[in-house]
Amino acid sequence: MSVAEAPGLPPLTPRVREIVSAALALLEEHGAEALTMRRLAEQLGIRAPSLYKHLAGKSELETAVIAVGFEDLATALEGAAGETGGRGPGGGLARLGSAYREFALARPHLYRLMNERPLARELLPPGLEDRAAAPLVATVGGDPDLARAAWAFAHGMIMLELNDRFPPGADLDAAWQAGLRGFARGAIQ
Amino acid sequence: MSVAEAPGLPPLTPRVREIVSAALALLEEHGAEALTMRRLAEQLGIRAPSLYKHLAGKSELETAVIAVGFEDLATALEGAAGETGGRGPGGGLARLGSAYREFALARPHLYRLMNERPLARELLPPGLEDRAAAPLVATVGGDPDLARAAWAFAHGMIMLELNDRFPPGADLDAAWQAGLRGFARGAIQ
DNA sequence: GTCTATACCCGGATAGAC
DNA sequence: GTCTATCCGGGTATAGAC
Repeated sequence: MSVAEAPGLPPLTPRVREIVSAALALLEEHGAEALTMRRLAEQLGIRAPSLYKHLAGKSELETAVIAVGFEDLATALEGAAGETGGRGPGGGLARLGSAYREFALARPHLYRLMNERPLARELLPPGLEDRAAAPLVATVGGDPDLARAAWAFAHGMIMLELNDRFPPGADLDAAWQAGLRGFARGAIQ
Repeated sequence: MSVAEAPGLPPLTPRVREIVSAALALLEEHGAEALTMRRLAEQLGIRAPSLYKHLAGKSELETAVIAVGFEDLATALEGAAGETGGRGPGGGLARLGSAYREFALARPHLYRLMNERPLARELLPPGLEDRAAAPLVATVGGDPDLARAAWAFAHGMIMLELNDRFPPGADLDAAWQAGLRGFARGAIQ
């Protein structure tokens, strides 16, 4: 975990890093409902009011957690985009899609927190959102509309999977392939 | 509004219909957080405990609201699929996508409730989910994987729009077009 | 079928002592 | 920087009188 200092984030003292780290663990293990000031304090062996000596409140805490999420996501996608090889057209996009899906399924509560509310861009480290988006934009050849459509497809697949909204026998790998085929036609290989 | 009688739904007495109707209004006007037993009772001019004479609890109420949502959605999509005309390839899919998007944007809180949790299929009127899905499956030529991919694209676009997750200047109509182009290639026109 | 009263959870946040 | 005590709000649900 690493978080850059930023205007809307709490001052990153060592103790604050511990707190944010504990919050991330709590979120990932037990979901957003479990991320309360009381439970977080309990996890740290202190009382809830003590947290307010380090953080302005819960939303500041959430912003810090979200920033960590975007840094980890950006790193994962950059890694996938950097891989070489792959078999034929769509290879780059398929790898990127797999990396995105794996991130979301491995850390579903974090993924939800990152995407279920408006992004507080002014509070995040500058350039972080662009860093996370860059690999996809490059892979589809720089067309921002196509990149947004591909992102929406991936996000929709993930949310419907996480929410258990597909019918019981659905073949999700096949659906991913069917979707990516369409986007790959507009992409640089 | 009309709800079919079904195993997991409350008995549809006239009074229950009033309650479900009021719950739907509360949800659509003020969001999911506003749909509480207290506020619902207040809307109806009674006290919260009185609701439990009609309904087993809140989740039964939500199931009834969701059933109404799927009936309205199915009706809207059947209407869009039934329209004739349209200009060239992708016309059918584009009309269907527009109808789906319009439903979601017009009734965002209902749309969220319908999609943000596992579908309690066994509690809904039999065949209702299939009825809502049929127009899309038919439009993409009967391929269920392609239909799921197209659904995921639409759902992703809608959720990212509702959650205000696209960057400020994003051209969402252009993104819809870019996405639908890919799916239309596999569709019957 | 409605009421009052109530029990029981949960949450975020503050004041002021140490 | 931590504590205790407390305030405020919210929620689902039940018991028992009318």
